[in-house]
Amino acid sequence: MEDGIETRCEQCIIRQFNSLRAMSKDELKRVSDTKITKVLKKGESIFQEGEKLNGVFCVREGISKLSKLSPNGKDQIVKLATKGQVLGQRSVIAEETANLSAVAVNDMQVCFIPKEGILNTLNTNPNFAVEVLRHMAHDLKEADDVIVNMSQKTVKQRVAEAFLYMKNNFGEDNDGFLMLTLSREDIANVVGTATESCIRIISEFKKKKLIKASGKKIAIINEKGLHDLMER
Amino acid sequence: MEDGIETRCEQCIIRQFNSLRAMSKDELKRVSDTKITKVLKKGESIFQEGEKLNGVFCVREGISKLSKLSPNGKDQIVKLATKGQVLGQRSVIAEETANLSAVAVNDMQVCFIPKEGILNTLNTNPNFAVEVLRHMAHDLKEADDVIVNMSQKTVKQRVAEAFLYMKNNFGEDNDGFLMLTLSREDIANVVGTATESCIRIISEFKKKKLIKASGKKIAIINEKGLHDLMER
DNA sequence: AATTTAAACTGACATTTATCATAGTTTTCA
DNA sequence: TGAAAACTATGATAAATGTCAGTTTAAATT
Repeated sequence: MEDGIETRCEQCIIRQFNSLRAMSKDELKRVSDTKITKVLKKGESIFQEGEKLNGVFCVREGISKLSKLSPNGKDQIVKLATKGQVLGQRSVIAEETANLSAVAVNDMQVCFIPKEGILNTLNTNPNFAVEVLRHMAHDLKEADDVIVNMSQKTVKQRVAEAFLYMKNNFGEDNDGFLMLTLSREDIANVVGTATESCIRIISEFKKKKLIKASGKKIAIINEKGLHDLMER
Repeated sequence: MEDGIETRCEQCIIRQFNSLRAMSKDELKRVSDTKITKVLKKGESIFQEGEKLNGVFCVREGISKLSKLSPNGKDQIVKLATKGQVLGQRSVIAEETANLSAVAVNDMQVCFIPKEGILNTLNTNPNFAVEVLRHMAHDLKEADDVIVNMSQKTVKQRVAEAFLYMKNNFGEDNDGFLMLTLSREDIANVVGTATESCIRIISEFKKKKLIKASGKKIAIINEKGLHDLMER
């Protein structure tokens, strides 16, 4: 059982850094030997912005929101991380305090990997470093795209995009409902708008049969409609 | 003379990658030996989004805007790059086409560094890779911060911030005018708003004696005022 | 099950921002 | 230099979005 966890944790690292061949067996073992598994309840925080991180966190189960508090008191969700993704590597690599807070959106399991192992491998294994670099280059592209969306698209377009994003990245269950269930407030914080505005747009989408809702769960009925709306 | 240019080009690489010790003399020489210097007039493009890049560009003189066209036809300026900064490294590292377009804001000189040299050093010299990684981690943090600003601040706050950014990153001349002179349209595209809205806010700032203008040139008169406004 | 609490929703209204039209101003260049 | 083009500016108006107040619904707790 514990062995199963170990294996899955190694998988995290492998997948995230896309470096099956980049990290040697020894290095991989050394890293995953030192990890600690942690269980979090919905709403609990993994780390807070401004905090000094002693390692990275690998998501084994559940979903985490990465957000930053704006001076006006609102929380902007910058990213959602799911199984297999690593949190905090940017801060560890730059040797800076965390720029974002990580909070559990639902019940989670994460494993902790001390920074020494990561930094060590980084400095001695160029292939590993290049794989991490490639991964970060991809994140940077995504961030640039989000900047363009935030500044050039309407709230309605961004809400439509958020639902499509949720479908593509977290999937849907057998009944067609989105696997990822967020509160209206969280959706608003992803989109960068007021909760009420977000609710109004969701109501409008329901009226137009673009989506349907059953309690908190949301299903996309007309994907093409949402897509067209997103691109205007 | 040509030697002066060579030296300065090496400086670009050193500064950008912050890797004086990370790249050996040999590696550095090999990279800068292969470079080609290019002169661009204001408005000319270095590369376009979607283009495949065969190397990176190092800014020797002038300033470049990095922007992306949104589906609604507007250009969002994501970054401004000045002397010593490198363009296109994200695309080269990720081996993807360019995500942004790079256009000269004023007359420029750039030198071109073929990707082979970069990728080679990256794969063989872990210190260099880690320095590049650190640099990209920093860029990613900045991008996340821009996302929060774009979604949570008003246009007025963002215009104020843009002027402070221009002062801090490009400096001012002896008369206190910002060294970087942008058209109203470019400022609007940095801030992510309509040109008319941007002009109106600039007029308001002038009335409130936060800034003054002489033709296209702008000077910050009341920095604290702008700063307070930015943070609300 | 009843009570309490939190979340989702709706309406009215204020504010912000975009759009369109138009005029003045600067820059370009033939 | 003088005409054309591009840029800056301003008003009027429409559209988008935020805020406040209140209601309804769902969830949690005892």
